[in-house]
Amino acid sequence: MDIRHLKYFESIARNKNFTKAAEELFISQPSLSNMIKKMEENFGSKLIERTTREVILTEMGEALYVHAKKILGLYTITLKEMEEIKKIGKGEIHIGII
Amino acid sequence: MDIRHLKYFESIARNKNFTKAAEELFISQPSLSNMIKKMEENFGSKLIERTTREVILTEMGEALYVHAKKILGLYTITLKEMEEIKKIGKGEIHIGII
DNA sequence: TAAAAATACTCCATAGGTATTTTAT
DNA sequence: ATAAAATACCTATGGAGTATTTTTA
Repeated sequence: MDIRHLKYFESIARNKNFTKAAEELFISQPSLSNMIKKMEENFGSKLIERTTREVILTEMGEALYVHAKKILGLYTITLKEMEEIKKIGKGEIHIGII
Repeated sequence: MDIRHLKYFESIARNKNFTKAAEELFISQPSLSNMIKKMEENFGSKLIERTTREVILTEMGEALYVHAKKILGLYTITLKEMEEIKKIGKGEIHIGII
């Protein structure tokens, strides 16, 4: 499972629409469709019920959505924190002398 | 970033040894070495200082380690919860009648 | 000098694309 | 009839492997 996949799923769940999500994510609709299909194969069950008018999360989909948001939040914080360290610390050990 | 990569990094950080981690993860030592190299390229800086005797995390590595553990924990919970739903709910809506 | 990590390749799986078809309202 | 998702196919990237070399305590 790639964190990118969680982003994809979150975008669909939020937009309730594959095409809109694909635009938001800057990937093609078929690629997004395939990604979700593969996620569903990996999890061994449907995450999303789709018709041409509606996109509805299954019970498992809802569970994943809740957790995906948390994981994505944590990952964003991680990146931000690492970026801070890169700017300030540059990965080196700093010994302060007053 | 794949969650698998966080697992790899976590294993190295915990074992303080690439070879041991590779064994634990059931992948080859060179593959693991390459994965970390690519992670470091993606983050744009070293995560681990390695000599033949020591594996030491950089400041960024330490930050990633802390967060990786949290994310991996969350992901494990996610999988467990989804497995529960699959067993019980089978993705369908259940209405209880007493 | 010996144990551990890095490098150099090879191979295959899969993420992503474009073109098109199917489906449901 | 139309808008949205699915399917079919192709390509390229990169994850994983084996064999080997480099490094440092």
